[in-house]
Amino acid sequence: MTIPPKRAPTITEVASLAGVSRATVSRTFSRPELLHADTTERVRAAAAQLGYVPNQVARALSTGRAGNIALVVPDIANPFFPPLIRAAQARADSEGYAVFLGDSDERPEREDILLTKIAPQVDGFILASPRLDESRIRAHAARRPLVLINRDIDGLARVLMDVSSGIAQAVRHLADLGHRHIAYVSGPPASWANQERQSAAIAAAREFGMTLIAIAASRPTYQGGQAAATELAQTDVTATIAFDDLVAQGIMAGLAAQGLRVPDEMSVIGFDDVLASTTYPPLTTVAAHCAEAGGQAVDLLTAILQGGSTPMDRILIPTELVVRATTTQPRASAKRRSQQPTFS
Amino acid sequence: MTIPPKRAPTITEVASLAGVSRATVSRTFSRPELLHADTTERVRAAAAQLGYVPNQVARALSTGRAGNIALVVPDIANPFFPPLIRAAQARADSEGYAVFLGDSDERPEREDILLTKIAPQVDGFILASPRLDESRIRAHAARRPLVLINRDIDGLARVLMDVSSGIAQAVRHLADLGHRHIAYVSGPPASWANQERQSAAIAAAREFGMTLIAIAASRPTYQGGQAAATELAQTDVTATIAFDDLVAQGIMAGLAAQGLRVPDEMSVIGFDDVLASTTYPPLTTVAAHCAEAGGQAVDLLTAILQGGSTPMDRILIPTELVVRATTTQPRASAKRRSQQPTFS
DNA sequence: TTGTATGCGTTATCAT
DNA sequence: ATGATAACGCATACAA
Repeated sequence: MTIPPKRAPTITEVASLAGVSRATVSRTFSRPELLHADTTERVRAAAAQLGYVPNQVARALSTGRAGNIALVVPDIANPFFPPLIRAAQARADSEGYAVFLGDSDERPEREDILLTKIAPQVDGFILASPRLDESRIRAHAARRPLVLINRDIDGLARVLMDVSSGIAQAVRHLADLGHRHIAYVSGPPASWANQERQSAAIAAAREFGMTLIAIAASRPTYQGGQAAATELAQTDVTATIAFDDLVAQGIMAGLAAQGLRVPDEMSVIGFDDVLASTTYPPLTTVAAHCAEAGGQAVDLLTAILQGGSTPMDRILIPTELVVRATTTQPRASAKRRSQQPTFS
Repeated sequence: MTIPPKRAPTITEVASLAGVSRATVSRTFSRPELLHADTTERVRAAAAQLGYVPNQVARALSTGRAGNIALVVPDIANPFFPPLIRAAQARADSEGYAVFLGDSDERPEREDILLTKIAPQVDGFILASPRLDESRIRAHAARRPLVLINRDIDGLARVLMDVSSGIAQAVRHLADLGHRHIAYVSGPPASWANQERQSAAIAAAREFGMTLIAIAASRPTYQGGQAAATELAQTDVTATIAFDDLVAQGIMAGLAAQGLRVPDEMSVIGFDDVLASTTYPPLTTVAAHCAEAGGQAVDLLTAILQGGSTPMDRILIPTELVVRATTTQPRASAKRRSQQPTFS
């Protein structure tokens, strides 16, 4: 039952079958414009007959270009990343690159090892939300072209979510609805994304003369959101902006478990827009266009790889509010009291 | 601002620095047991000083072993796959393999192209829920060791979910609660998984003397489930088994939109257990252990790669019911009528 | 235990 | 427009 893996035909066999030199076969697949049309056709026929496909490994060794790129994410299971990966993958494919995927499991040292291990096999890296410290990232960037997603390191190519625009829209939306006291349920303190979102929320709340309290989700997960909901229920806020959609979903569940209805008794806004409308009620959220971030990162990387230099080393992707069904006017009577530290 | 990518040090430079031959350096990293301890230590020191890392590409060309495996999935964004990918990735990593990820976008021909393109760069393939036709899969299997997940092709190594056990438990659970009329909301007709689940549900329903109707979700998505819910509401079934969790979630939303409460007016059971308890109420579902499938597939593949033959070419992963909060006894009065074709 | 020499499949340089 | 040949970086028979 064991199938003997057949050896792939080589350039030499194609050459002899087509009656040409190996160089000609090589050129047929890499620079056909240098060859007579008849010749390439004959070679292609021979190749097809043998089932020949250029060996990417040998090609890589010879040219120094691997034709691969590496994409490293902290956690594939986080719904933020699959659309990003998907878009990156599709984009890379159409540019002729295959992609190595690495999951660092949120561990900086795994990230480091992964990168050094696959470095020779790829032409460049894309690091999405890297947990690695700046000096190590710079070290890797010195060896291979590298593009960051959601991490802002000066001098390195990066694709960033412009959170402030979306957060400002979200806060304005709440202000327009009549909310005066709102909460931000935060994510990982060390996360660039969280810092950006929180300070943007604080700034926007101040601008609209609202009161904003910060509540920490123990972890940026559904469970974390659930836990935060009990804390939330003891305040007098009428609306909540969550670190991301997952946390928002957890908050909604936690609120429901306490008999608080969304949006009537609490408006909830998420971030990322990765759950689409798979929540009930459909979640009002800030769309982060993570798929586009993945695509842009690949574009940027391939531009660097081909051009040799960075055409633009800081791409900002706008975010914007998507209003669905988890936000509405606050109830006339706020029946809960506040004890939390207050910003603004 | 453009950083000149530094060239990686080669085996030759390490050799001269350590005062040994290139072969000795090579052995230091591949077969150190052949060398004197002092020697390897000296070589390692030199390597560390230069920042030398064996070039995997050159190694692959020389040995024929790439140290990579390919994992191809139809859609990364489908929540069934991320845990599987994650586990496969982790397992592969600990076995010393890096992983190429391919997303076929549900298109058979993309799958085919992906496979032929990266074939020379990998030692073996894992195809998760492939959409490709059997003859093409066999063709690829003839070139490289290949492991299937959720596809049952005779003679090929495969990891399968044993759906019948889980479905039987689900149906029995419903029977125990007192349900007599249930529905199966199906997934893609061409999917092996769907066929398995549907026929298992029909068989189990017959065994317990229940009436089962089949309703087709237009697509195996949240939206598909929502649409199916309206159809569902017009029947007299008191419980539904969905093709997967996503469809179940959609059904719940669709039911809610029509004022039908889950589980009081309709029990719902999902499949896969990938949404954990991120639904509200938490979803009763059949756990498919997709992470384990990913890990087992890698184990199987590496076993084949190292042993040369297949130790076991058909691994069955049991599934089992996880009871959460979307199932309960049917309401005493069934107020809706049925018009659907009936099995059993 | 270590060194020497050759090959892996392809591309690139230099001829023709 | 095409052919001959030397790299690319490493592993491995074979020799010592």
